[in-house]
Amino acid sequence: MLELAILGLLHESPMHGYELRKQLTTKLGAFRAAISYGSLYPTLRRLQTDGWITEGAPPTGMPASPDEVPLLTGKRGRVVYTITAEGKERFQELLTAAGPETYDSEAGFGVHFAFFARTDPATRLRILEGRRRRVEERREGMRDVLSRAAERLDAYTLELQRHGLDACEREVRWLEELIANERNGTTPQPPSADPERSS
Amino acid sequence: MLELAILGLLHESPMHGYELRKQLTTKLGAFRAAISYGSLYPTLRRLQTDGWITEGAPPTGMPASPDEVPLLTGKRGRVVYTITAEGKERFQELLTAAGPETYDSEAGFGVHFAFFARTDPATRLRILEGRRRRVEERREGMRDVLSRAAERLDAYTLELQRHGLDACEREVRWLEELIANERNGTTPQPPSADPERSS
DNA sequence: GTTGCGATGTATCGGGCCGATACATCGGAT
DNA sequence: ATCCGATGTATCGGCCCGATACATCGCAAC
Repeated sequence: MLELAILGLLHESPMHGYELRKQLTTKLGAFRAAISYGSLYPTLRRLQTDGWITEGAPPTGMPASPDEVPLLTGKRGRVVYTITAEGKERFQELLTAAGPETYDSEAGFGVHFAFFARTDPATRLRILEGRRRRVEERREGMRDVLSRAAERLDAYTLELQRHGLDACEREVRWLEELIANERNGTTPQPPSADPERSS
Repeated sequence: MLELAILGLLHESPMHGYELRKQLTTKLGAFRAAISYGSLYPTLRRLQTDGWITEGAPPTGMPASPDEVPLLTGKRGRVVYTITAEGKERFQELLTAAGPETYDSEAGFGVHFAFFARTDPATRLRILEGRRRRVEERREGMRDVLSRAAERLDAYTLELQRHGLDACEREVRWLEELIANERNGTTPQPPSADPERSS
């Protein structure tokens, strides 16, 4: 999960940990809150021993003059991570793997979705449909609770179920739209074809 | 988190692990997916060593005849957990504690909210407002991403942000309503003055 | 110039929770 | 009697988090 996200970001450009965390937080902020260093650094280490990434800038110049380091990416103490060729392969592999863990957790789905632009259409469709199925299951569960046990529960629990149900219905509709677009060959294209777009 | 949820459920009636899990899943299903046994049983053990719960039925009869056990709650092999007096105190303590971890995670908030009926009004308000602040922060972050970097991101990432933003705005509105109700002294009252109770 | 200090940045540690897995028991079908 | 799936308890390895500890840098006060 974190592995996929990190490889995806380093695929775009080399980065040090702090910057990585910042980008992760904004790019994936829609589904998960923030990435902790307590998971980031160990994962970076693991990726390194697995050979998917390396410390240090890529072979793009980099004269290695210890006191003439670039201002933004190589200061003393900073560790810049760069993806390797194997890492890029691994990234593609993870992108298309997309097992059940992809649909189950918000975070897993969010990460995969964030890299949809680099995922092949068949996999995109598979993930969207898998996700839809899970959310539909959750939705049905809540509907049952609301219809069958409405009188046993206190008003707060009831309201919680109602809110959750609403969120699920909304997500299903969102997914339906995305799936329809995928089937049309229309990529995502949300900004246009939208009735209201005042400013 | 799990501790609070378990104590809350056992506060209503003694249960064995399987049943506990089922109830947890339905009651908290709105915010978190399901509880794993891999976290349930260790937590039960911990609660036991801490003295908040005990194995075995409460002192309600229970003649301890080994082959005349009740049908639904004491079969051989089953372990029924019962909350202790100290456990009830602990439950109240956790209910009112409600630190930042309550607002930050979906799960944490969901659990606390699920027991709002047994939470005092001041704490309810504090939790709702804390949660609102967090969601607003997330919302602002996504707004920034959408307005400032709209052209740098691919359509999928953009769509993800848009969906996340929408969800945040919705949750804030929901929280506003709940807060207003709390301030009015109106409890939750979502079913809109439901005076009838037909079956 | 050196001393103090907040911001930047790297790293670890303990613990909670999860998914997978392994058993033990029960009830019913053959 | 015996097999087998449903019920139910329990553990293990691993991911991820929050808290915490350090180093270093820029800068301001003296």
